[in-house]
Amino acid sequence: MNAPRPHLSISAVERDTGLGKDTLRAWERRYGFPSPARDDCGERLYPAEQVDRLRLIKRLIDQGHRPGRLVGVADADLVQLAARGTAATGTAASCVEGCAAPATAGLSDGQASGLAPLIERALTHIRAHDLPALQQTLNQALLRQGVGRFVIDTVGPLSVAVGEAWMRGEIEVFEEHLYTEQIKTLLRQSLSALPGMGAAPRVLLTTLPDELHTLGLLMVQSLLALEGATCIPLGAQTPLFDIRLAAQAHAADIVALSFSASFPSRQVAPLVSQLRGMLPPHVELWIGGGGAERARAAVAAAATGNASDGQGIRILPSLDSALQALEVWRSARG
Amino acid sequence: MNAPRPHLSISAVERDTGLGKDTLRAWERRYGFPSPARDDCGERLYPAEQVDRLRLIKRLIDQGHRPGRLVGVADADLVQLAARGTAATGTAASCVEGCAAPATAGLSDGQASGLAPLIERALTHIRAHDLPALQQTLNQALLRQGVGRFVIDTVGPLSVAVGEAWMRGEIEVFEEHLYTEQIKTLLRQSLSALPGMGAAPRVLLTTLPDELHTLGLLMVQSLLALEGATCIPLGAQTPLFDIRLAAQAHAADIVALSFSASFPSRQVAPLVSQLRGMLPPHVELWIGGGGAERARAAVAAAATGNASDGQGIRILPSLDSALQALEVWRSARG
DNA sequence: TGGTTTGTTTGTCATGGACAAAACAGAACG
DNA sequence: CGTTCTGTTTTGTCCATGACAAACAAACCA
Repeated sequence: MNAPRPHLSISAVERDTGLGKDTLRAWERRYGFPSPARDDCGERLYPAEQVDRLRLIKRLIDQGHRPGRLVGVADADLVQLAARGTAATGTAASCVEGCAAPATAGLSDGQASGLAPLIERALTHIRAHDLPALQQTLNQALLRQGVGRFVIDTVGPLSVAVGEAWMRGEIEVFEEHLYTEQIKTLLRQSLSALPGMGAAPRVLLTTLPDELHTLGLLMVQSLLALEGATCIPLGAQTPLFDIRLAAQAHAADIVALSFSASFPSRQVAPLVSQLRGMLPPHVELWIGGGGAERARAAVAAAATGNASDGQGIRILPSLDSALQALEVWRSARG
Repeated sequence: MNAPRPHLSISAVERDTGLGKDTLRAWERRYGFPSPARDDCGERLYPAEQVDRLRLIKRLIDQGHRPGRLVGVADADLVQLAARGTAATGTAASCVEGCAAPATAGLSDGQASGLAPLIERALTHIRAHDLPALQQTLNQALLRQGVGRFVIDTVGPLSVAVGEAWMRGEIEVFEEHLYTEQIKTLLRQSLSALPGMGAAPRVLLTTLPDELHTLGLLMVQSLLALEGATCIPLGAQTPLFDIRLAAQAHAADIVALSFSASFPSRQVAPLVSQLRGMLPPHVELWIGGGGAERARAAVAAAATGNASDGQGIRILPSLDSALQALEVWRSARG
């Protein structure tokens, strides 16, 4: 008994897909897709299936594909492409590390059933909407592995697996949402049990405006707090200028940002550079998340600008690397 | 030593103010404000002060003022206007209840120092960036008052007070962020300590795409969970269609949505109506938050459509009313 | 093989016109 | 005096088209 899925206006599609109005109109003009119907006033009405397709395409673009190549592809092939993982075409390979979460590197193949049994089990519970079972499974894993390993070996890969399952159409958005909420709750919970406050680097964690995903941030916070660092979480969407103010006010040693793969790619490097310029030189800038690699250009810019290498910007391609960075920081200072 | 605050592009302004590109251009055309400079390519560059003004104006509009009246007003008067609170002009009064948080009604004047001492103290700590003190104050209040009263009497009014202080320029965005994070942590923490699961209504909590504020949702969740209700939190930004799926999958009795004052007003009623139409009739729809009043039109529409009163849509103008709604629901059923 | 140059692709911005829904103001009416 | 009903203004959003710079791919040369 499927509801008849009504058509969407252009602004609704913008919300649901993350593709701007201008982009949607440009694609229509150039590629002939999407090809929305029109209402009485001549305004676009996008059929639901086209919106689904747009969502999928958006996700593929975030992985390094390009629109021109995708619009012509048949739906089936598109799904298959999505299942395969990150695009391997040309230079886009630079994005690979950024998209895959840390520990996944060990698992050669994301979609074969070679996943860790724990992750398999969690996925099953998610699909079955069995909240209690999911909670129990995760809680058990947390207790068995400890926070550190749990974050690195379980949460990371599981999040990737969920994302990939979504791409394959095996998991609905709301299931992903629910999973995310559960993990957040769990991490916050164990976080609040930590001794808290005190030691060495004071880390300010946040995302820039337009970036809503804070799960990665929370994972890093868990790891750092576990090592005794003092974390100051600002939540999502802190304007650049306020980050500078906050860093000053809280005497932060490090500002940690997270960029997801869906963050507008073009803006990453400029924004990071700008922020770098605004912060006091002794404050380090750590960049993580699926879109972190895109900040490479900013590192280069900062390097030339300061006549020194990678001056104060550090890209964290994995969760492990956050811990390494922490070690480095500590050994470099008192 | 203020940094020279660079100019912003139109998309940056859109992000920072919440005003759409089209709107920004339309205002410029019609009112002559903002009046951005242009770069070499003819693209708009907004000076920082104009962006500040835009932010303020946006907030005033969310409170019921109208752009045409505001653009001409001097900056000082604007701030004064902001400090005074909600617009009292004409019919806009209907918005009053929606913007003010529950318990504030008792406090006749938000800006006079007539605030509860507890709230005064918390505000002081926020302004001083004294995280430990803030945590301690809040924790103490939580323990003394219990979750229920803490949420209704402290968190609600305090959040309003923080918002108003921001309007008066007494509090920075990042301070508001930090405060919000702290409260969220606290609530989640006490939430995780609740027996959990089980009793009567199964409530699905989320916001629609474009609505990021989940604090209100968390407050309601705390209250409902305290009364034994089963809460299923989906976090923010669940697409309409997925809400329907989730409601089915989790056999929800109630779907609770939250709209902040900054949610695009025009969309509230249509969206709520649409969702109402998609959900099974026996599932109730509860609407809360600063922008909830705007859903009144949807209630009316649902009423005429169903030839029955307020069919299945309930607007919660305050936190208390959530508890009342719960009672009503329970006494109406088994 | 590695670096540079030359087309292409692609997102975003600008202009100017249009329109419908909402907000308002004022008249008419009970 | 308060309410309901109009006509008018305000306001956000949409449309079409054109333009351009940055990112990319591919051909090219050393």
